[in-house]
Amino acid sequence: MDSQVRKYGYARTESEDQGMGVRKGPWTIDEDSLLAQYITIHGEGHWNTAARRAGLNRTGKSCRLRWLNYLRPNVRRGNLTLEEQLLILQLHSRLGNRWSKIAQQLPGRTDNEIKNYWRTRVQKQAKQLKCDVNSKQFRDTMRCVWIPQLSEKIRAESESHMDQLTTSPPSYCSSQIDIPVAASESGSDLFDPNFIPDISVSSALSDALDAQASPWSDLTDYQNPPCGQYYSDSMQNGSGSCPENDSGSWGWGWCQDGVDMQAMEQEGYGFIGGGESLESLWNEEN
DNA sequence: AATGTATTCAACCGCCAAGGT
DNA sequence: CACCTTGGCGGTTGAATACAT
Repeated sequence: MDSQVRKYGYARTESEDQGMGVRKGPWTIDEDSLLAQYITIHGEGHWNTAARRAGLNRTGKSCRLRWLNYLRPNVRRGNLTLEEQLLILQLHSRLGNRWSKIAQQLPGRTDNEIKNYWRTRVQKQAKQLKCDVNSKQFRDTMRCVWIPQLSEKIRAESESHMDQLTTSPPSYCSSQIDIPVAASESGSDLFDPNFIPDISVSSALSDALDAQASPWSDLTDYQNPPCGQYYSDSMQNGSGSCPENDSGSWGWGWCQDGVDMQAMEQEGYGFIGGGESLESLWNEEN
């Protein structure tokens, strides 16, 4: 009995025991092996056929899901990096719950994983803040505060590493992080130069936010090295300003005219600065 | 140590679109 | 044109695990 079966406490469904229907529930190591062997030889696709010919008493859908989310080579497991989290926030602000599209920009990550992240982490934040995750209030905060602050955190971390490594550039800038080249090479509109965010911020807002204490300032337990290249490239190409620009916080480029941040605060946007709740968004696993 | 509660994430479900007959 | 099969996607569930009391 493998660990997965143990985890869920059962090895087969009632219907299977009765000799009818297909297996459901957790996959066994043997099933994984059968499916992986079959796909290695015959390739992906034709999932119903694969299920039958591999000797799996599973639906094609189940086989496909198991392959894509778990067995497929290059599936990245483990915690999402800060960069990945930032990218998810950015992409979600543009694409909404189109998890597969978002996942395409995060090599090795599955739509299921990203969806789970959003539901367990981001929606939790919204819930704690007592606002709907789809509300304008929450989206404004995401775009005008959280995303810029997270990117600033990444930038600051990058600079910190650069200071420490004076003899050569940090290796993570070119190799340790998977650069989602698909966004730029596939003609994706990920960073559409014509994209105009539906919210914006005034210069007064920028001043007000610049005056805020950074919620990251006392955070030192970063474990995920940053990589400014992708963000720099994509931002220069698109909607935001560059992380290296004069303002030092490219994310503000997403927020131009129109949002009265003081009014936001007065109207219950008291969480715009982030605070402990926001920190927990990306610090629980970092 | 025991119990209750919250969180995580693998897997399933239902719907839809595309393609074939 | 209608029907069927298949693949893909987003939403939801539920067991295991982590954490709090």
